[in-house]
Amino acid sequence: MAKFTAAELEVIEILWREGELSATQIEEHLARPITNSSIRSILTILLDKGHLSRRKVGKAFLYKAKTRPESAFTTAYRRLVDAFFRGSTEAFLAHLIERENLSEAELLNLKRLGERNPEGKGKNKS
Amino acid sequence: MAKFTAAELEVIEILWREGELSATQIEEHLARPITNSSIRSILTILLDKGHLSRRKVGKAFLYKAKTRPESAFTTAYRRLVDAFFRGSTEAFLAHLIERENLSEAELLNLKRLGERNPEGKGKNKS
DNA sequence: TTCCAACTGCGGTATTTTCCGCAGATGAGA
DNA sequence: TCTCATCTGCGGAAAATACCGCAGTTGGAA
Repeated sequence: MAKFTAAELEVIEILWREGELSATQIEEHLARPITNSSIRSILTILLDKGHLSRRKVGKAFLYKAKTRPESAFTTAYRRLVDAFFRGSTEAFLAHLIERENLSEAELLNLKRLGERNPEGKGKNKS
Repeated sequence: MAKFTAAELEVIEILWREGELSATQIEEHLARPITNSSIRSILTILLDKGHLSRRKVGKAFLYKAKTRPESAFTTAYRRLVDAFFRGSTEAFLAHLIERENLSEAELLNLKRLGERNPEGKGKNKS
């Protein structure tokens, strides 16, 4: 069960997006400013937990996510549905549809979209 | 921005459901066993953060959620969509639809369900 | 009125999270 | 080869989290 703290998520999320980065590169991608030192601490934690792999290139390490976003997503998703919809996916979806004010056409379109592209997740670099 | 830790969420979620409870009553509603003392610590934290109000009835305090579940939901939801779908609600929905393997009929049904009952959340007290 | 279970405030501890600085290693260019 | 900016490992510290026990107060039944 892949569970991340806020800081961990900030970091690994970038790796999901970008693929393979050094601590310094991650620093550049971060929305919020964090010292390089701190980033490396977080990277070490993620490494220890087995969520990352890394390899040395030149004098720097490049880090890469080993844990896939799906796994973390499922955990976070379950938590959300459990907490706010008593575990009912239906209630959750109904709520979202209403919240986003989706028409029938838009809905069916989303469905087709999902079918066409069965990997709509954090990455898409072919 | 209403953000809760795991333990805090466990507690306030019960209050969203049940309305107004004492520490002891919360203890009874908890899935996981936590000492009454610990529950009170969490309640105090939530109180300090302004998420709860309380009033004395008899010798016990009754706690009530001040922060509404919608607010917390929105925060958690945004976090989820941002982290895993780059902020795209569409991508998120498409993914869910596929994940749950919903037919067109089921989808339209969900939409009707949402319209009929425009407060699909944890509570509904007018 | 006395007594007791129930409840509170307070203080405390272990763990996790978040963050940082420093000393030393290292690769690339002068 | 020497220099230096860059990167690392290590250690540590402050804050938040998650828990709990104890001494003392109190409402209400006997």
